[in-house]
Amino acid sequence: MLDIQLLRNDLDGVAQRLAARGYTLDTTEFQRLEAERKQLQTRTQELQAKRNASSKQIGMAKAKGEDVSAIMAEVANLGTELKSAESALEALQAPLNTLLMTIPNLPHESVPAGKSDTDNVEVSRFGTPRVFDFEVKDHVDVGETLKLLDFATATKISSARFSLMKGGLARLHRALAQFMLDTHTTQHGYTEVYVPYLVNADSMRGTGQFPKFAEDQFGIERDGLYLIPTAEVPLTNMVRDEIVAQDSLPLKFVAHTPCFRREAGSYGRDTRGMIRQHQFDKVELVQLVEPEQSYAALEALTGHAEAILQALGLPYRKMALCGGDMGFSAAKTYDLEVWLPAQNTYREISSCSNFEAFQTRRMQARFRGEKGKPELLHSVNGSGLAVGRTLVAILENYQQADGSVTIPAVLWPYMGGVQAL
RNA sequence: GGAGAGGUGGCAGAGUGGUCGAAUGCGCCGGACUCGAAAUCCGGUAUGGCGGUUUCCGUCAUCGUGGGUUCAAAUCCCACCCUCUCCGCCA
Repeated sequence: MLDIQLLRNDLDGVAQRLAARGYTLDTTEFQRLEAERKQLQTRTQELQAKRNASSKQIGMAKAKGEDVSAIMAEVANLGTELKSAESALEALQAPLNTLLMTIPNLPHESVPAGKSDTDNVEVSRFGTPRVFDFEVKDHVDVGETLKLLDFATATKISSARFSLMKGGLARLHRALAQFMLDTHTTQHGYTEVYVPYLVNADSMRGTGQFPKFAEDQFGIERDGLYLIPTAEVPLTNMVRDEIVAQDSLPLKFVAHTPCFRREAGSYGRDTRGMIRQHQFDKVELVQLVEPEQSYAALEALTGHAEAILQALGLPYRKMALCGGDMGFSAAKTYDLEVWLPAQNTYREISSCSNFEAFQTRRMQARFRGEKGKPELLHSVNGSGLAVGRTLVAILENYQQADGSVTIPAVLWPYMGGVQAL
């Protein structure tokens, strides 16, 4: 959510910056709603003040045993007038709020211009894609040949876009998550957190999934709970409605969770394999920092995700997303894209973003600084990494001519010494 | 799932219709005393919105959440949520 003051004071400037990410702000509608709101709110509050004063008088008069019928008569009509003013204000505030909640974040000045992923800018590159002297298989063929990956059974048990892993592959999947968690907690200073996988609507609103992306979420209607699409939701909402002490900052949390997404609107995309699933595991990094620190934190956090790819020896590139390709809540995003030989291309494996105060304003997540007044925190997060896609990358990049897959050395301790599948 | 108790400021805790955004204590901030500190004393100390003559003033809202009754609700009524205790069940 943007600062409504900013919209009031510099509407055209905001509209211009939003245009950079391909969003057209209806300034006329906003101004109309705002003008009406101001008029209605002033009117309502005047009536409330009048009522409060009269009620107070009645109270004082009664205490002294005086006759109150004169004042009572005076306030008699106030009630209906006030009620209609209040309901009119409420009726107006709903669309204004919805509008406000559905306006995306302003892109940072360093964000490249552009409309789609083809306009993203490569920032850096690590590793060299391996040259194969045999025909590479994709991860589905690698895994199914080894009899360790079974989509047919997953579909029977559940439905499409679910997967089932067995034996060494299931263990490798677990090993990857363990390795990531250990690295972030021991090397990068994150606190490991175990979180609920079902969260309430307030939490979904806090991080920006609601109201705009409600149809992308799995929900349990009768309980009003929703499956998390990422651990970002529970981790960031830890500070919702909190005022944290400045000396506790920065807060750095890491969690390994399953993530659930409907993938609405992605019909036909990545239907084969584990790339796009309704359920996948992810290790998520979240930082809550002072505003001046958030861009440094974004750089650091992206580096923490890169460290995993480097340790696993997976070639990747770091992309600065252009305005048109960024997510709704982000002010700036780096995507890390891992090399997938079977697709002969780089695919997203981590997305690291600075949200500035966009999420924390919705959540009222603040800290008390030198000014004495509570100030909004900035939130930064990123995948460190998507476990399923990391597994895909290992199966494809480390496949051998005989159909086996060698395992990167850093994972051996987590594999009980097993060095190949 | 059954029975009971309860949700009030940073924390503890009073308040059962009227100058109550809310006593008191703790904590925190400032000051006095002191060579300094402790103790003591004095003062201050919620958040959000709106308006303005914008280091301040005015006003509105907020006592778990949402409705209702009333001129007036922390207080009364209804629904829901949550916490605690006991019983049952359970990984």
